[in-house]
Amino acid sequence: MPRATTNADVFNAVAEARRREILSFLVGSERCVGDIAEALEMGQPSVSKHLKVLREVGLVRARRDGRRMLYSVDAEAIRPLHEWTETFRRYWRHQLDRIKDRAERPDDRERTDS
Amino acid sequence: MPRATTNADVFNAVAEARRREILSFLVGSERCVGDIAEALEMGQPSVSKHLKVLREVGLVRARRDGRRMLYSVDAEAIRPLHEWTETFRRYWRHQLDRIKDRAERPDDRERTDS
DNA sequence: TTGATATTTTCCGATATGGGAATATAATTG
DNA sequence: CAATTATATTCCCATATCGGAAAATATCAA
Repeated sequence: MPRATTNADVFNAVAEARRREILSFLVGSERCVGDIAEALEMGQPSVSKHLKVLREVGLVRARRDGRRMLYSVDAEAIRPLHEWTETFRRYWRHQLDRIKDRAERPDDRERTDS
Repeated sequence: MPRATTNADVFNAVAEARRREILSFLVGSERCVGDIAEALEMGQPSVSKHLKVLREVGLVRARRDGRRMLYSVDAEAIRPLHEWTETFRRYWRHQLDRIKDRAERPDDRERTDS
């Protein structure tokens, strides 16, 4: 048996750096395939295929607008991932202490940019 | 080229369901390879290889104890993942505000399932 | 050293994957 | 309908990956 799960779940969908780029580019707005391809410098078929994967796991939504398809993030689908990481949070939390309190405030949140 | 980055980063390491199982099993305690293999019903070489991947991205630490190797989670390494999901957090919070609108209809979201 | 136990590594086969090129489909316009 | 634009899908190839079996290490004990 090869790769056990394939990318049929959010974890796998997000494992691909290109797909994370697409999600980041998409967040908060609706974009068509061509704009994504241009902005991220990917081939159009490649973008289409990535979007398909993202759509299959519910990370993006698609809506037709004339000849174009407009894609947007369905952030709700990221929650399972977030919650999975939360499981481990208390184990790193002692190193953060106060930061956690500020973390709830959007303006002075720490930046990691990784 | 297949998966662009290979599993040289946390996202890829965690994309594998087996590795997530290992991390969950490991959280908060130290376990040797054999115990992991037995508890999760995996082949022992398979576990070793997964642990290697996890170790290479810093998700686990290894310590020798006699003939055994004891593995433990380094939760700190999960933070990048956590923080990445945080980027999207306000968008699902935003959606939560509206969830009551859809509350009556369990599923009116488009499904593509192709 | 020899033997037993624990783990890692190597080799292998089956399969999944991403990207590009080409092709197909869809929607709009004339 | 034909032409154009925007996306999706198919085909092909190179490569990564998982798992199992077998072999290689490592550690301890007698």
